[in-house]
Amino acid sequence: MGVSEREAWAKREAMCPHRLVLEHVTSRWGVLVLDALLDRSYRFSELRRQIGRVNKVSEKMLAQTLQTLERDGFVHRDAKPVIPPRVDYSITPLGREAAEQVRALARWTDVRMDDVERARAAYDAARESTSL
Amino acid sequence: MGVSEREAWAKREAMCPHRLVLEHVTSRWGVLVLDALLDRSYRFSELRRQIGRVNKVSEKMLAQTLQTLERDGFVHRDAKPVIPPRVDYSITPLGREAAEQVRALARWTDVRMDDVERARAAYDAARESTSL
DNA sequence: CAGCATCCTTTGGGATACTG
DNA sequence: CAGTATCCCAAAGGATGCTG
Repeated sequence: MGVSEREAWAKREAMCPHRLVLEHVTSRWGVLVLDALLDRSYRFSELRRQIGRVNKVSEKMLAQTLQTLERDGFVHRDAKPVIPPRVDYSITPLGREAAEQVRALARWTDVRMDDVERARAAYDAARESTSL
Repeated sequence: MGVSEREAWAKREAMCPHRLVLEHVTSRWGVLVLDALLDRSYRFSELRRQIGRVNKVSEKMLAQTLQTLERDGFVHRDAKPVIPPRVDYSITPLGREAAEQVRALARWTDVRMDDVERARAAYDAARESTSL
């Protein structure tokens, strides 16, 4: 992660702590990790491939996301002392509560997508006519 | 907003459209705007002060957030043709559905904050002992 | 008052190379 | 395999100045 990164990140913890947790679970990769782990546990690379089927995630961001979620107590990390290394990630009971709400919100946006698209079309059309 | 900004933003619309909507409603300022408008409508500066009681938001970011949410059909903008200008922002029925879920998630993180703090303490303690 | 445009700093995040 | 460290670019976001 790097020392300067860790410092900057510690600084942000000062403000409104629960806002930060919200940002963790709704972050770009946090959403996808929680959603995947809601169904079953994954190994690191396996999880990366699973998520990558929709959105490519760099190894760095996946590691960072998993660490954040683990520290918050949403994800459990089980590193087996074998060669080659094997690490399994699973969701905790606390993480499950968060993941279910996030998934519900994600599903809602999917269901309401038509309404959103219509609203956008109306908005864009209105702007088009005034700017021309 | 600027032309280059608008282009970059249009580019991101290509991928997984509902993921983008999710990012809009869970964005740093989107959450706060929706939460505030859930209770009542606000004028621009009034909304800025209300949000600023917790987190300072720049005028630029507030305007940008409101535009995004308006375009998605979550927020209604009512600009009255008077001098000095007066613009009222309110939530739409669609926006209310989103806002309620976001607020529920925000409340959950608040309620579960103790568990998170404990998990963090345990995580940090474990790292402390191995690194020393 | 309610913005928009511009400049500038900070952060997010990808590519690459390296290690146990 | 499962990471860590480093470098670097792109995007987010704040400060300031200007306008109807």
